[in-house]
Amino acid sequence: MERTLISELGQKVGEVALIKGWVSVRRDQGKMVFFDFRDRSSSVQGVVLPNSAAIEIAKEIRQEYVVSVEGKVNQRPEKNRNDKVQNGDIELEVLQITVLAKAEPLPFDMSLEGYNLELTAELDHRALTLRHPRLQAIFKIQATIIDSFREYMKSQDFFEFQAPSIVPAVAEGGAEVFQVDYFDKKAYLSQSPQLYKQIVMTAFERVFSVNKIFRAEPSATTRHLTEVVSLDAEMGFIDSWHDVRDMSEATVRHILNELGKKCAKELELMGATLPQMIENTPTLSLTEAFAKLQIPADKDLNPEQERKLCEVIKEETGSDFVYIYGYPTRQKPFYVYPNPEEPEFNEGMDLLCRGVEWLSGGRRINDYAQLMEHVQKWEMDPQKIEMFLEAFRYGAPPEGGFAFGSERMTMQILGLKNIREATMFPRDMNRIDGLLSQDTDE
RNA sequence: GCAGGAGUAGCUCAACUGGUUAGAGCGCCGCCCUGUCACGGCGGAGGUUGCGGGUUCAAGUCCCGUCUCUUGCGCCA
Repeated sequence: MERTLISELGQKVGEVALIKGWVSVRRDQGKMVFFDFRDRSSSVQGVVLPNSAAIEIAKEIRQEYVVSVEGKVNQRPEKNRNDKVQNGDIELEVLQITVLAKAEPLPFDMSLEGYNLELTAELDHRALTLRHPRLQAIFKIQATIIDSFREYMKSQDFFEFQAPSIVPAVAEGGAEVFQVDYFDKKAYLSQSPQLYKQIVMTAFERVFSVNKIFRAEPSATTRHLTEVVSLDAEMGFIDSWHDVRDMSEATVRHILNELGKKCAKELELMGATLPQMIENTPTLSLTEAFAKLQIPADKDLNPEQERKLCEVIKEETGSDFVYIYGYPTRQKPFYVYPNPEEPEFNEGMDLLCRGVEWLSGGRRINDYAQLMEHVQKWEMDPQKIEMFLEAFRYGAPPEGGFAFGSERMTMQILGLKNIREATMFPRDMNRIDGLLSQDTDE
């Protein structure tokens, strides 16, 4: 008999069907036994009646056993229906069960309501916790964010390319990088596809990439990881940084719309509401932001000020988002375009959502002479970025781009307290799958 | 890097100012249950209270050291 997905059982009432999946729970009533079976599509209750041939084996089966079940799909009697569970109107009357794999007793409570693990325990048991509906909802949402980003970029005629992870030298200042042994030489893990996406832009005009980036920041916070998925875009022939802002805004809007359409169940399970994006997202210069907070201007907002600003904006406009632009030029990387009117401020921008930075981007310098001027001022070695410089030496249009972290978006949308919850296999200072401090080797 | 908080059963947590044999829920094992809803009832096993020292008649509790986790700041996205 061919396997039927559990989500299809509703169409087979009265028929005998074969399902394959896991045992989420067994409810042993003595003479009869109830199960909740689940597969990738859904879950359903199975009932083993006293006279069933499967009753003996049913008693042996435990949580997370992998089984193949042959049974008759029945409409549940009115009094036994349950609107609160999936397929609560039907059940599978079990005729035969085959155990495909046994499972040891679980090291913690996997029940829907009972599941309550410390983050560190949740990560220690990632291989198992991934089976919980809550965790599956988180990663379904993350997958949808990444899909929607790709979708929107393609719809706007952006070309997808693969940025390299192994890079020759530290391109930008700022973030710390991981060094790797590269045969008898040294190489580094890429902290950003920035220079590569600008190079590819000069050939393909509009480009994007979805790739891993690596940061060696010694930051032990709730929003830092050493390995993250960066969603990057770069576009040529802009008139001003506003074009970049508008493109990034439309991208975020598309992602939010898709989440609303495709992940309604998951959002509900997580008790999450999508952030509100109004018609025109409020956009403030850094100077205006400090004025709004009624505090003296500084080189950047600290996390508390970012939260405060978002609260104020939310109250005034209803928007959960706010763009900040016009950072001190020397605070940002060499390629960021300085405002021609006031060169001490640049046309870099950040998008904040509910107090956390979602995205950064802005206009870049495309004029070769100006770029070289900045290379000197920033005391960079032109040799180390020769490939990048070559692209701009031979004609590059006015351009800009943006990037955001998929984990931070996931975390923010779901209101998760720690970015590790929004990462399937998080890497941080202390953990690569297991806690590094617990390694006894070396 | 700096500053707080915490470490007790497989998991989540109790244990008032130091005071019998360190408890509970879930899980596990055994028995019971013909309509349960990630059930229910009865019984049972399970602990070197992170580790090392100290104070005391007495330490999970107080002190010192150490390790680890965690939160905030800095750095950063």
